[in-house]
Amino acid sequence: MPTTSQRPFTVRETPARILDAAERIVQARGFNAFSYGDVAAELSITTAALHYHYPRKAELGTALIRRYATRCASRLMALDEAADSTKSKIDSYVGIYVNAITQGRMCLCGMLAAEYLTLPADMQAAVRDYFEQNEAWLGRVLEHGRAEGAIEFAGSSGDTARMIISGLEGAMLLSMPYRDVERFMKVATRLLGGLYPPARAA
Amino acid sequence: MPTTSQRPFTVRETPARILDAAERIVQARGFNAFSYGDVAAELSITTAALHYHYPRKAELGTALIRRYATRCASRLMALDEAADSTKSKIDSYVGIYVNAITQGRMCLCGMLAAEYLTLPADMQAAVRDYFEQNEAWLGRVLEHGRAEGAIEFAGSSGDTARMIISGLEGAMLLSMPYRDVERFMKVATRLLGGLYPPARAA
DNA sequence: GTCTATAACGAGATAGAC
DNA sequence: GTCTATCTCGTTATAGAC
Repeated sequence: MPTTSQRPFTVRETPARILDAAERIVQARGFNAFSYGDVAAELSITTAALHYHYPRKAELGTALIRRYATRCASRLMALDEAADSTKSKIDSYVGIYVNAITQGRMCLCGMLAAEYLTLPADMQAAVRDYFEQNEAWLGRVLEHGRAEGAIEFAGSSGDTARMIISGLEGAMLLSMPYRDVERFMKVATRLLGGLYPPARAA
Repeated sequence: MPTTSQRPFTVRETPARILDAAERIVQARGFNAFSYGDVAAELSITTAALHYHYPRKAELGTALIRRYATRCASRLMALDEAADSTKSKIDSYVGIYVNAITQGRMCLCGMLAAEYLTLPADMQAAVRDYFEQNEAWLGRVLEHGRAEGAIEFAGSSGDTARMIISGLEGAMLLSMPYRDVERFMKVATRLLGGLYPPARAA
């Protein structure tokens, strides 16, 4: 490339850095308790600069959810392509939640679900998309696992996926007051325990 | 009583009316998205009058949780004294959640759990107390039900209670974007389904 | 693309009259 | 116990210089 200025690859990085900071803050404190000022302070930038990249808070919020959902979808696709066992896929899925809790955060969309009624319409739609995407993925994993005989459950895979996601999100919600990963793991293990039959007909 | 003014029994009602309005708003929108102005508008009163009863927002918040927890404890005690079956106690417990969802609200403390890191210390402590009280009650019901043979589950009753409460709170959380009671009921039924063995050894 | 400066508003909170 | 009036601060957002 020709003689451009220094840091040629970092020029367009600011939006990502903004979303990184915002994501952490919103997952820990919520969208309503989050301000441009928080992000500005963390990035040592002014709020005016933030408005250049995301003119309105609602736009920042929507971008936040979309990026989060896209990244999550990539991870889930990667799990699919690793072609691992059903159990290891489910364990990895739980691992995503554990990772957030370890850092004192909730799932971004779990947090936003609580604030749902206060969110602008675009953000609401993005939150719903996220959950539908998750339910669809987990539903497929469960369906496939049952067909294989690796797991068992009654009723539809979609309803079961919804139950598991509800349970994981709830365990995450209740882990906030305690910041206790063990607590979360215990609940998650019990929640998923029913999928693995206890060695039939010895 | 002597010749006092009219409405002798409504004089001390304002604090309760304030808490009623605040409770509804916080359950639907969260503590951070809630303001004195919201309550004032709903009661056709000024915010200055609110400050007379609850000088600081943190005090209003703490009173809110304490009253909520006390009322909840009364209901649970009433369930105990009704001396019903284990199943009917658990069903009634779920009914408390259903009632909130029907009105487009979450459990007050479920909502506050999401906002936990932004709450003043007194409110945080009150939220933890609420969950501990709930876990203790449900744990006792489960323990007793297992001893009776009415239900079955593996591991400790405390851990099982925690798993069920997590699941119900999570189902409630995810019901916010959908305002769908059926959705919640389906998840709750599945969550509790494991307690009731499918007619052993025909 | 980031800055300074500032507008415009809402929120929590207080003083003092009634 | 409630009101009017006011203060102070934080937050979102914009204008215009660099």
